[in-house]
Amino acid sequence: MLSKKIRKIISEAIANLYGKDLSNIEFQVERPRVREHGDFAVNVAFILSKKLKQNPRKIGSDIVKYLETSSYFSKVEVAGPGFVNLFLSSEILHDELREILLFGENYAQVDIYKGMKIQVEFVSANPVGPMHIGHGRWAAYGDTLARMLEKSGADVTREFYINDAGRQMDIFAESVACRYSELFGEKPEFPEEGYRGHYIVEIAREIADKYGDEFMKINFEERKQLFKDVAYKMVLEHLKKVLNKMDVRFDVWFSERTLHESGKLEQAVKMLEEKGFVYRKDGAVWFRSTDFGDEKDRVLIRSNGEPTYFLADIAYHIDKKERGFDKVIDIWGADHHGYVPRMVASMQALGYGKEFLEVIIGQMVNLLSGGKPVRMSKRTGEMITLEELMEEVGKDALRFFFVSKSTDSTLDFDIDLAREQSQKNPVYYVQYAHARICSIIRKAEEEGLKVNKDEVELVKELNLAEELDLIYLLSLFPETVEVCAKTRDVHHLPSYLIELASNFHSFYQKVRVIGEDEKKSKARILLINGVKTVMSTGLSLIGVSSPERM
RNA sequence: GCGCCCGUAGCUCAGCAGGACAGAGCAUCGGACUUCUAAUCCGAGGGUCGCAGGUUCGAUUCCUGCCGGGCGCGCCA
Repeated sequence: MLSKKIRKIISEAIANLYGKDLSNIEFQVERPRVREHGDFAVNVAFILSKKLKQNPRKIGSDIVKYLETSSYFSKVEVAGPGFVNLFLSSEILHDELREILLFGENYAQVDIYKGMKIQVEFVSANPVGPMHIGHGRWAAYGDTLARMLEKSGADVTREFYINDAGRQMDIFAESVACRYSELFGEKPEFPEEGYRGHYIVEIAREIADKYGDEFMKINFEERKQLFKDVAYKMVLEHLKKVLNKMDVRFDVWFSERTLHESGKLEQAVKMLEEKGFVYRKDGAVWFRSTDFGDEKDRVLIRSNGEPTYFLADIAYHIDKKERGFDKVIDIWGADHHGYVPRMVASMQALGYGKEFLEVIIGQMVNLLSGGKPVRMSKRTGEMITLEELMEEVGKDALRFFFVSKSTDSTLDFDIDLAREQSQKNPVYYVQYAHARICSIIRKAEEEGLKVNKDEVELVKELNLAEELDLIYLLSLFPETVEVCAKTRDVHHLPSYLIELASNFHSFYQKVRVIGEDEKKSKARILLINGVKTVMSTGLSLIGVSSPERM
């Protein structure tokens, strides 16, 4: 990674100029906002000026003097109040392009999480109905984060927690049983809290199509019980189908029910009790989460003997720990953020390190239609499903859109705008750049212009500013991925890809790849191959395809 | 009332572990296709970075307070 190499060079310079004990001070190697300020800018003079009690400008120029002879840079200058601006030499950029061509899709493979077993749990939608747009955001985000963690060396498990126990499930089964009965002329009373969405009727009809009136032979109560399984499995299959269409695949589908059935809940209580954080009050069993900063203690087992969702969740996380993950990342919607302190408290009570559980809270998605909010309610059933949306705008546009914004911001999704803009979506801009490159390469091959493996040295022919700028931008790819993985702010990658596409389109306009000069042509083919590699690797990280033609 | 998130160009959003004149896409206006895909490019207009203080050589970025918006404060999940 270029910035790391530069960091090393600067540290060496400091060691030589000011002594070894100063060589490990913290400083920034950043990409300047303005092109004229170089490829990289270093703020080390400001940091040193405090320690050395010297003018930063003076320190800067001393460092510049030291670096001037380095073959890494074509120009080094001190600027402004004391920034050291570095301009990369073309040799270094040529080396970088060679590296890209050599490593291909592994160019951005970094090792910051090497050897780490990380679990990412996301979506985890209740299997009582179709997924909505909010789920889509977490599906896209979670899967992309997982891909980036993998690129960073981690061994990642994608997991979906199925809330197949508890009252929601009962209500759901009863709702379906009612609709099913109605299809055969019976009119049981529809439950007060039942799900009224049309999809319930569809599930009932699906069951009727598949099994006929078979379930009418048993009484309503038995029917209800049975549907907890039959209807639930249908929904689950449906969820999997939609997620598959989004290219989101889970390694583990974890059933909450299995925790209840295997006695894991009781075990969890016992474990917390042994640590001394459990007490009884008002007939209920409590966890003293206030010991860990929660605002109030929480119930584990209700006075009626029923466990809370919270207890099941603790048991679930104990199971995660026992499966040997070094880190588990839970992705939750903002409507659950109040739940974080108690969950974190339970992990601390159990003595799991602070690093073990990380909860990422993502803000909500507002669905708009023509600028006006659309309610998303399972109860009334008035909503646009994720599947419908994907059919409208396509998987690529959908995924790109979802991961392009910070998870800290609520996302306004205007369905009409999405329809209207789907052709102008930035994703096509990026994909078009890729398709264009493929087209040039095809054309070159038609004309018999092929670059052999031993001709990689021709990258030396690349000396135009447009060419070198493009390589410079390519060199920023690995650290972009690293930043995304580290900060969990995945949206930096789409921004980067748009910038790369923009630079390429601009390059395309100014510089002809296939031309008179064979060496230059070959060199440029190498260059655009580099762009193609980075672009398709980047797109694949967000689960978007790289079309060869458009 | 308390807690979390947000408030940047007409719209949707980047930038924020402090850094040098604030960016992109869309929209608007004006140019560029007999040449590797015009789903493209080049140019123009457009911003008191919610408001007020503070810390700093330097604040859109950090701190405090206020204003505005979203979400949450169950022996629900």
